[in-house]
Amino acid sequence: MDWRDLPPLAGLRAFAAFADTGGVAQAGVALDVSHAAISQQLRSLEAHLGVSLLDRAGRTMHLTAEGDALAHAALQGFAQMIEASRTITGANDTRPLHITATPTFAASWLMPCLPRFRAIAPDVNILLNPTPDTVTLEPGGVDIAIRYGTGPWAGLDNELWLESPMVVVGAPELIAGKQIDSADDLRHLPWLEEFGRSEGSDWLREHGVSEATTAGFIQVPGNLMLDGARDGQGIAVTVRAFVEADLQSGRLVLLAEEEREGAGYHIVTRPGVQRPPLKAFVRWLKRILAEEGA
Amino acid sequence: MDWRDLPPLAGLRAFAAFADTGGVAQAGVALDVSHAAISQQLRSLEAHLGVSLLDRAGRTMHLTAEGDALAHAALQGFAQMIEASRTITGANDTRPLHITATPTFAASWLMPCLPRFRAIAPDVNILLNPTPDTVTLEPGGVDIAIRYGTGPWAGLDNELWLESPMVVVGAPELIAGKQIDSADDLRHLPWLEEFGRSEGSDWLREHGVSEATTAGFIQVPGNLMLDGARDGQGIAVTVRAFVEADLQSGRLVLLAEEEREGAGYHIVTRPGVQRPPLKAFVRWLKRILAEEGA
DNA sequence: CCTTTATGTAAGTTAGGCTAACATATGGAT
DNA sequence: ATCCATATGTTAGCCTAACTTACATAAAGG
Repeated sequence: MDWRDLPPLAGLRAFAAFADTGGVAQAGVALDVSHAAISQQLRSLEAHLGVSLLDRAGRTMHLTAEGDALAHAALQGFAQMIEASRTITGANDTRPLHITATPTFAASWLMPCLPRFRAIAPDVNILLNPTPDTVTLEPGGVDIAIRYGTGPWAGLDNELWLESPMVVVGAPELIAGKQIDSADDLRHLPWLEEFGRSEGSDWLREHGVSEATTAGFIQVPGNLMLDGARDGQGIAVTVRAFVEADLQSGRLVLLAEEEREGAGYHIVTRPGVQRPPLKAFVRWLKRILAEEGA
Repeated sequence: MDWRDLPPLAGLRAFAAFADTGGVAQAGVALDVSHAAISQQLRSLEAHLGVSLLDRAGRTMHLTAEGDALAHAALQGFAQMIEASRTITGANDTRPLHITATPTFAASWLMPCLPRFRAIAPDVNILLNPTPDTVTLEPGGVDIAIRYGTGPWAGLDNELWLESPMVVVGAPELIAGKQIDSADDLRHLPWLEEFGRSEGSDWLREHGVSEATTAGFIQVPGNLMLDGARDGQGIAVTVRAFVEADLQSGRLVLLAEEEREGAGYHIVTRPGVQRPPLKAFVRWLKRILAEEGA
């Protein structure tokens, strides 16, 4: 593209505004500048191009044939740019805030806490997508994912939000009378695992125990896994933060803990400045955590 | 059109140049600014829009999905403006200079004098259109008309070039022995008139003589009318400037003269700045007249 | 003929856009 | 692992493009 043939853009904009509105003063209003600025820009543009764009016979100016041709092109061009800007900024984007997280997190923490967010942001509609899948974040799609891991994720921004190790827990009555010294001692017990996830079987494998030799895996929806663990239906691997109260009350027993640098729940978003509902939600996530830590 | 949604144009241009060229430094070369200017404009545009347009992972930057959408719109918009500018400025317009005048003027004055213009402007091609019609002037069509009259003509610029009255003339031998006191005395004589024009019949009508009662009208091509008048083949109405020498030498006799304010040959052009070959021709017309007046 | 409206002009102000100089990070070659 | 080339980023300062203000000019309506 030969940019040298592009006229001065301030002049083109003034000219297009004049063509759009029909008058020098009205163009000034449209662009929020004085009519004198418009007048000067029009003269300057004509001088630059060496072409008469305007017919100045009479009190009001009109476009010449060349002026009409240029105005048409400029107006179309600017309209395209305005529309594209509106689309990418989501200036009129009223889509619900699209949040994704694992079902366990959604059930254990997010759903119970959402009313507190809605109390401060009643106009924000939310689309909560509990899924064990690692969902990609795309414009017009998912706005934010709350993911467990160590990050980072390619092409995304992430910020450690809730640092918490993974733990292996079981109900006291499930392990009563049993000597638990190693992972191998746990393979005779039933295991609960979130449907679609593999933290439990991953942990066993990492500790030398084949899934095939355990007493059995019961895969359940995320919202039922911790309730099942509390009821003594099986051993579970989960984020310590969700069972901290259970551990302290003795309702669950800590069997193992995996501490890794940076492991925890991350706020994962696409790069760049965020539309207002997303900004509000991220601010709330951070604040609510600070309040609960106090 | 809501101009408030149009991003800063310098930023949009830098961004479009980046998208077009693939790099910050190349965009600087394309716009003839430093890479630093591009970098700053890109940052500023993203801040203004509150959207990430660029993926900065790695050494070279790439467009995000939103950036690609905006770049597409911006590039199309600027391309339209560039193309329209090229069209109206005739930036690559090598059309011959299109001149129109009556055949009488063309034959009597313009053709004999053109070599003097070509001597000073050898690169200018000329399209000379001798026509008795009043031709409209349009972009891409006729550049200049040399017209007799008092002007002005609607929607056109005109400048009085050669002020000269209309005169009625005849050869001495044509009117020898005849008493010429009024127009009526001329109706027994033959009349020469330029094909497609009506100065002769107009003049007679204006002086109460019906065309039907004259001895006859001979319509000839413009280049032959004055030669015919000199040969005594008929009475002619013409611009005095063309027969001044004949009148002084006695080859033609002045029978009547119509003096009107501003009557003469006018340089008639379309409004606005003129492309260079036209400018050169207009300057030459004025200069040659000044030289001949001296 | 007077008043209103639309655009034009000139002088002065200001901030946007740029340059220059240097910094930082990435990636390839050794 | 280190060095060098390449690509982009940042900061301070300069300058002129773009604007404002104030007034001028011309056209058109009453």
